[in-house]
Amino acid sequence: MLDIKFIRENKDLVKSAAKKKHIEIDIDRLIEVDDERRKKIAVYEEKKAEQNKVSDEIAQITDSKEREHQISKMKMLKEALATYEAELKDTMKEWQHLMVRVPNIPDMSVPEGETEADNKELRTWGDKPEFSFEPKSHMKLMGNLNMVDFERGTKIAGFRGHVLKGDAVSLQFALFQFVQDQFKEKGFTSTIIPSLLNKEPFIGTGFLPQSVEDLYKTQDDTYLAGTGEVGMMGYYMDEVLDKKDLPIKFLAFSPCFRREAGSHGKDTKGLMRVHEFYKLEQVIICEASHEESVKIHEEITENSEKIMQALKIPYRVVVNSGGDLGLGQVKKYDIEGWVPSEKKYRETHSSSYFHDFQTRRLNIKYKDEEGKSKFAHSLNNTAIATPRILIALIENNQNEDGSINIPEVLQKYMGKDKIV
RNA sequence: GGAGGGUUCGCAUAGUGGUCUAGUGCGCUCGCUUGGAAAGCGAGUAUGCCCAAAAGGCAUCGAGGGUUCGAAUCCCUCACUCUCCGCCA
Repeated sequence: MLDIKFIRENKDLVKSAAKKKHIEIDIDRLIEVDDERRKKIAVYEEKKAEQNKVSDEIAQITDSKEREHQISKMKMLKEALATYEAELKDTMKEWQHLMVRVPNIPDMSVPEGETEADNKELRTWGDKPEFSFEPKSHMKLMGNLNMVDFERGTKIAGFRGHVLKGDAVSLQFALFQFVQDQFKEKGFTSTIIPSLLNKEPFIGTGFLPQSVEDLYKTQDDTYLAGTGEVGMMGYYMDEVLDKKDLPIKFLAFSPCFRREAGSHGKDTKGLMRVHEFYKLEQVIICEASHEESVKIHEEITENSEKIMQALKIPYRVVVNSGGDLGLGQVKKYDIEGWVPSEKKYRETHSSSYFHDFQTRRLNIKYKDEEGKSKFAHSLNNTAIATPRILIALIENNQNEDGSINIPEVLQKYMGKDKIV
């Protein structure tokens, strides 16, 4: 959420931000509603002040006739007050409806564009492997090595269902163990964060109301999170933090659930796009400074690049175009791992910063040196997400005989150097 | 699942319809005092919003609704929490 004062003072900037993000929002209407809201607050509070004043006076009156007279007068005021209150409520409702839909301002450096096709490549790392044979897909490789069962997966879980087996399970646990160990040294606090959560953290992080179609909802009015970011950011909801504790760095493990409502025809085969997966997510809360956000954004992106490098997966980093940004994101980098069978880079990590967009909604503040409270800044990036990472990992490390070389850094966790 | 308690200013507690402008203790800040400190004494000690600002006002006693001229206080719903019972791992 943006500050309404900021929106009023920077109307054109907010409008162009919405345009750049390809988001429909009527800012002029919002300002109209805000004018109404302010007027109604003023009227309501004035009447309320009168009521408070006279009520105090009534308590002092000893003459019963005079008392009755004042009370009957106050009954009239009370009725009028109820009307003002109802009107204010209506205006507030529309005001809030609009406010939660106003997008954050994307950074100047975010390229124009409508979709991910307009993302701009920033850098690449690693040499794409040159195979002396036709490289197989992860589905074929894993199927042959009895690492996955899609048929029975769909039998029990439906579309996009899968069952990881044997060495795929070991590989997944090895990855989580390895990545967790990497982050311990960087001052991150590891958590296992719930995915089954109340509405508030979803609204706070910007997933509601926008992405309601992508969320699974329960009969208890809770939702399943598609990322650990939701619970991890909710962790400090309605709290005032100490500036000296910033930045706070979390490495949050969680199962992730996504309906993929908007991508029905996409990636229907294999492990690319599944409804249920696991992820270690970097979540950062830092002081309210653009420079600090930018610095940490680069840092958490580099953290994940180091993981890709250690896993020997060729990748590129792209900066996402305006249309590919979420409501609250100021700027986003995707890391995309090379997938030999598709001869394409595919997203494995997503790194973004939000300024105070999320913390304002979540009411996460800290006190600065002067004792003034400020909304903190927030950022997040994938550390590792499986099973998707297995695609690039397995395909890039395949041999002609269908065996898979295990990257050196994972060997101690796997207890072997090759899956055969 | 059943029964019964609880949720008040950073912490602990008081408050059962209007002198609550939420008292008291502890903690914290500042001052007086002191060679210095402690004790003592005195003052202060939330957040958000409206208003260009100041002055002022409004809201907040777990959340939301209701009764009333007036609610921390009465009523309803909900959340969380504690104790006991039951069930289960």
